[in-house]
Amino acid sequence: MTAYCHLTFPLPVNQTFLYRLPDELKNRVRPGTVVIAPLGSRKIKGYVLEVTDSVPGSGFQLKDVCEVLESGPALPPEFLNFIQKLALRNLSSPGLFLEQAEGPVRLAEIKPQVIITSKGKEELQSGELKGKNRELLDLVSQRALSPVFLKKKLKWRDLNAKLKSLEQAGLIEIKQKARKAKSLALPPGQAPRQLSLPVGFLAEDSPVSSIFQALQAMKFQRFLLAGEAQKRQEEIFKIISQAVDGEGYVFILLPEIEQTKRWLSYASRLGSTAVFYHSRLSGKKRSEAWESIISGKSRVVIGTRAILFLPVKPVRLIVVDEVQNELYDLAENPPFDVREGAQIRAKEEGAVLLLTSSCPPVSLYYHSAGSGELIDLGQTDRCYTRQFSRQDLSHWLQEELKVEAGPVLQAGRQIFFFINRKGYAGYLVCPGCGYVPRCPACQIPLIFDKKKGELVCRYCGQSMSRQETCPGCGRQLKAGRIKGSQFLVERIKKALPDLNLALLEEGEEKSKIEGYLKKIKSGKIQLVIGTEYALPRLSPGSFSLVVVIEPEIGLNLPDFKASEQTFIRLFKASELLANRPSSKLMVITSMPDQPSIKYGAQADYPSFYREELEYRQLLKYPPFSLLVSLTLSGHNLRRVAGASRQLGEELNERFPALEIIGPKVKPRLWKKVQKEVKLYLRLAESKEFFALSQFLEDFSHQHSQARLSYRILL
DNA sequence: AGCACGCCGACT
DNA sequence: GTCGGCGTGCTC
Repeated sequence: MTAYCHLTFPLPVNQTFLYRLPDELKNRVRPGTVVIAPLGSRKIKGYVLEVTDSVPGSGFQLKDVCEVLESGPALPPEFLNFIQKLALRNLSSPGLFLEQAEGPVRLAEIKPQVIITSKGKEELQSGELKGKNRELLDLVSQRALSPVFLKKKLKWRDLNAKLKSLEQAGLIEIKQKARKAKSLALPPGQAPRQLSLPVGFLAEDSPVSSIFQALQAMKFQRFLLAGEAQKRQEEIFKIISQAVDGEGYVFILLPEIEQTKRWLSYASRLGSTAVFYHSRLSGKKRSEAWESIISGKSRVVIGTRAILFLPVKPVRLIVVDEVQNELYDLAENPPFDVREGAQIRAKEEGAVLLLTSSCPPVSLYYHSAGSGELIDLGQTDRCYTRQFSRQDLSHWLQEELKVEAGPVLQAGRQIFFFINRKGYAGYLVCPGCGYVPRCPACQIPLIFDKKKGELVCRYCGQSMSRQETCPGCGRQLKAGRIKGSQFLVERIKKALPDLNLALLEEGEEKSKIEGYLKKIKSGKIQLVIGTEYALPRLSPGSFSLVVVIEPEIGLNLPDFKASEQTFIRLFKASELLANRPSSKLMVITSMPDQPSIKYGAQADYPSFYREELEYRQLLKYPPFSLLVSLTLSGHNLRRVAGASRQLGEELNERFPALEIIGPKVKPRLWKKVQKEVKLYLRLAESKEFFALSQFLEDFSHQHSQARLSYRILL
């Protein structure tokens, strides 16, 4: 009987393709097997999703699978289901996700090579060839080269056409040269399952006892564990001891590799049962970790999103740590939200999903409290001193800096300056009412370019001529300088010349940062200036003075979560303070009464939550409505815009109750070539959502020219 | 994504 | 007339 298989490719094409399986390959192919198959005019890597012996009647001329690249054990069905659900949810191809599940096994590749023929050599020597053809033949005359290399070297857009015509003329040959790579043999069959964990005494009234019960029930259940990092880790450790009894896996997901450092001591308590896994592990270490996990020797895996794609089973517990961190929201290749991915996987595996945070997203906290999924460990009392200053920053640096910093430095303690903006930038402001010109599209304050005399939006890149007067009160607008990190460095150096200071922000060299961090730890650097980038890199509780500079600038973003983000930043900055009365949190702000700033400085989550919830209810933001953001992207702006117009129209027609905000074009987001159109939808009822997601799926199938993705905003 | 095919302007 | 640039749509 002839066998067939459905393949998915690691391409942005969300459909499967049916192939015939030659008899000699039949026995080597299972769901998850990596194969080479002809697609159009090329031969590329694909993944088997399903093997069948019957074909639905179709008009296709079926092609044969060429080659089997790797056929280890079949992927667990739970894992394949997870991949397919994740792909479906993100309107993208399962192949793109399966590519991430490959692990460190280096697969054979088919590499095309361009080879000169004897006829080609003759013509080259006779000097008959000119221009581009000659240039190309010259390059290939020495040794065979790949088209990819030629494309980089020559930068011709029409390289493929050229190659084709030269091949037809018989001057070159394009050979598909298969290069077999060493395959990493996986230990087959049963692996050692011994495990000795220091299982602690589990009190009945433990705050996490409901999680123990859920683990025992072996079915999907979600929890939110709120509380300070250290307390949380202790509870998680107890839960892990419980979860890893027989043969289950535990995944601990962190938002970024940087955060793995904070888990080192916990991991060492688990011995070889625990292992770190993330993309920065290089060759050998990665293979070792992979092998240890697949064989079952290590079953507590700590690291980043890469963990979600480990094809192991059964997974008993998935912890998403610091769930509020927006780094979990991945924008590219393929875009998906790690938190959502973790939930999909946990559901497929019948695992417990444990979201943890010291300052959870307000909507998440609300929903969790309502459904009994919340475990709040409470807050530790903060006894450091807080102080707000409404003074102008320059003025403060001139007058107050020495007064505040002097005693701290003298005591041999350290200072941290937290600033939200890099470098220098100018802006315009009305001295009367505080009006600031904003971008009409993005609603954020415009940056004033003094040299050009223009106002520029740093978000969308649009520029416009400067306004002279305030539209509100008619006063002359004044040019100010946004005091970014550079400004701060200069002023502080001027005021305190004998100080060792470090600037920690994105874009600095890795080695330089590492050097700084060492010196900060040893106390050689007394003052640190940092942006958000610095927060996860500094040790909590290590500073005696933290100065937060103008946290309110984040509130200008056109985002209903701006206030929550501002609160989180302040909260995180305050965690760097040693918690004692002699420590001080100084906030330089014009809005000390803004809830996110007031409560952020006190690290008071309950109060912030209460006020923020009230505000959200008033404006019908989540959790009191369902907000969905839609993004259409592609290289061709006309196509993207066309698709968005059609999307808007169809949404209007199909969902009359839906509130559509936008569309908004982002002309040139940083250096991206991709053009993007965004719109937001507000649903009053969450039950409408199912129909909406169904509709979006259909729409994306019909419009392959513009890629569609959507996020549910919590 | 990457490739072919097909339609237009500018060159020997 | 053809070459080669770009827009469009398909790949089992």
